[in-house]
Amino acid sequence: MTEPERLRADAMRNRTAILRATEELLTRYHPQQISMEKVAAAAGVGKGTVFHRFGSRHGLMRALMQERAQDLEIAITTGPPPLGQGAPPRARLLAFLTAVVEMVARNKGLLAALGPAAPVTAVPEQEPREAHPVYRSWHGHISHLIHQQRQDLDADMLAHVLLATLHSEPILNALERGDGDRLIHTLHDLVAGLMPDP
Amino acid sequence: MTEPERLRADAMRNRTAILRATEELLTRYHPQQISMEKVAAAAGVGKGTVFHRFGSRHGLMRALMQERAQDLEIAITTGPPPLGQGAPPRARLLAFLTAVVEMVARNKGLLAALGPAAPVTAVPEQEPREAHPVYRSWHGHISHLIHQQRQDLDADMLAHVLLATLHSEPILNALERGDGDRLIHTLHDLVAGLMPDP
DNA sequence: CGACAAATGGACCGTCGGTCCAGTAACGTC
DNA sequence: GACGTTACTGGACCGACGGTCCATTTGTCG
Repeated sequence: MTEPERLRADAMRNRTAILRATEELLTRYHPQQISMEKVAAAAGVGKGTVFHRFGSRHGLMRALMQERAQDLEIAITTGPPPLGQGAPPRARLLAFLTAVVEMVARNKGLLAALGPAAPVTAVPEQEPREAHPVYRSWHGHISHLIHQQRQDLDADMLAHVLLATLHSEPILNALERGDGDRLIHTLHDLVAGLMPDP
Repeated sequence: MTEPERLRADAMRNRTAILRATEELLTRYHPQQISMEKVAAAAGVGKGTVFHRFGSRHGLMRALMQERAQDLEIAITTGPPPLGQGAPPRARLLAFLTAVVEMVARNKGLLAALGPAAPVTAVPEQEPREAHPVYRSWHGHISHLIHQQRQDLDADMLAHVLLATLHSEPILNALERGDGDRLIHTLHDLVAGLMPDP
């Protein structure tokens, strides 16, 4: 979807091997303990291959993230309600938040592995710092839904606040402990307070 | 307050020199570009001194954080309403959130510098991972205030969600751009939806 | 099959967090 | 004020890591 460009057979094989090895390591260790050398070793390739394919540690994590987010992306754009089009904004928002939390809970360390939204360059300025595509997509979706029902709110900021949940260590720990439904319930309470049931 | 134990004169002098140098660097560069060697050089001491005093990079950041949080801590425990005791929970919560956001906005990179709540140890297990004292204090305060007015809500999780705001890169960027009042306004809207004005 | 581009892998580099320890300087005691 | 104890100091040093380089191999296509 983002880079399935024609790849040589061996390159394609190694690409998926690296991706699989990475997610396997991610389920076992904390992201910071996973070095690129370990990834390469686990995938049975050389370190140079990993960097040749993904450019950097951040690039690898981003690729993995995009792969995971693809299903959800499809569900909200072309799938059935309430995730897809057709349901009222409030229901779509609740369904989306639920889906995102479940997705993150299944892929515990991944968000943490992305860490700072963008790699820190050597250039001291560089203020903008674009977030990665998945974040942009999620943020756009949420703020759009909020805006549909409540034009008087700061939908943009509100969407950031709701997504911030997923960058918080204590909350990720809670998810790891299986408290996903508590989080979902809490998010529902928040949304209910803002978007009254029509 | 946490470790002003009797320190030798030179040790005390160097301690504050390191702290000041760190905050000065923090205003200039992104946290990840600030190495411990740079901190030591900027403070005019050797690297060993920094580690002898603070133990690790994380310890240094935590000490700085605690120093910054001290005033706020005093204000909520012994200061006048609405931050201190005396005002209704809703007003205290709004005042507290406003104060925290302003504090974080003033100390842009500090929260980011703390990064993961706890240093990642070599031990693969080690699930709990205690958050640092400042986070615990803030979380306790917020969840207490929520619980006072709404026993039916999951105050614990809700407090985590509200605080998660401050760990989000996009939101920290917004703060850096001076959008602090937008964030405060949004948080107020959220709280207003949950804790109706009596 | 032959040639060309693409992929490969591991040696190599610079940097960083953290450790170590020999030298040094502050403090309590007399 | 001299002295011994103790804590502080600082820079050499270490292991690990992200990332680069490039000589070699391997798939692809006419």
